[in-house]
Amino acid sequence: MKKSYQLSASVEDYIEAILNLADEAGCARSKDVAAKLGVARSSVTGALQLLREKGLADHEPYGGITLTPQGQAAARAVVRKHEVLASFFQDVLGIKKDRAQQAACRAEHALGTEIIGKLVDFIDYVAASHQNGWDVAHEFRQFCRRRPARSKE
Amino acid sequence: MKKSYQLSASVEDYIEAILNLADEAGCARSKDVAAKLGVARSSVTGALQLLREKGLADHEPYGGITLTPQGQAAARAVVRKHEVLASFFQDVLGIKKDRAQQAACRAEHALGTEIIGKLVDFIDYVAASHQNGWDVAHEFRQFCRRRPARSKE
DNA sequence: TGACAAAGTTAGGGGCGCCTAACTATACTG
DNA sequence: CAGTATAGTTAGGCGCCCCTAACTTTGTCA
Repeated sequence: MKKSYQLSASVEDYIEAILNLADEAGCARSKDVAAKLGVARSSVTGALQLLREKGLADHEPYGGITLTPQGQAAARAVVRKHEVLASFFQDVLGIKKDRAQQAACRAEHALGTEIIGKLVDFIDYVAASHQNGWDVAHEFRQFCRRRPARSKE
Repeated sequence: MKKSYQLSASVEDYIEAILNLADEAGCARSKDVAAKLGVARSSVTGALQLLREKGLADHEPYGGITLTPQGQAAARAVVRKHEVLASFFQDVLGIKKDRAQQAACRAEHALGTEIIGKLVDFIDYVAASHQNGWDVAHEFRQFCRRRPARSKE
């Protein structure tokens, strides 16, 4: 029986940053987490305390930060949401890359696995349509060109 | 020059509830806002104070709640986001109505007008595809049937 | 009209998440 | 090894948003 913890957006941000840093730099340092999230170093210290209490991350004072298996799983789920959303915004809706990334960051905490799963399917469907000679994304872009856009953040 | 205030999710929830109640019942009462949002009555009092400071709503103590023109505009923007998202989740992705509504509630605060505008376009495109004899939503459902679903919240 | 119920408010408190300032531990360099 | 820069922590505080409990105002009805 696995408890599906409801993680706060903040906690999700932290574990996502830690996972990304670990992938990029091999090891996540508190300082870099602070820089990546744009928060004070002391905020990271506080968050790490919480992450340890939740069993998501380990770190001894002045040591490196490591995600527990549970923390890794949670982090990968967040990263996956982020990637799926960014891909949908960019590849299907035609949003510019950096804006798609930003929007994905904000939205990734709000959507559950059902919607994300469906979005994966949808992205795959759009990709498959491309190979069948009927490119949905392309058609949509054509469609947009024929009508005034409302876009603007 | 119109300042695009960054409203907190909480403030958006309140003005959305007030607008909905005003549309449904003709007049928004504090008690009903509390019930709709599932918060204590005193929380509504506090929120109303904030809404007045922000120029979004008026209400004299023990009186009815009314949105200012600015508040109405903000509320309608939130409602629109909600409706667009719910429609996309339900009509395009095929999510069940109540789950689509829930997800829209959670996501509506995270997405800006650019993405919402594109979603409107996309929904329209899907509808138009239907009339052209190539129903994207239907095709997608077929596509899903041919592969295992990952859905589950 | 007087009493009671319902609606609204005030007062006080708590959690979360962030900040700055000051302190401590570690690392680097001459 | 001293001395300084850097990383990390602690302490204290603030804003937001919620709560409960108690109080005030309003509405209703015999």
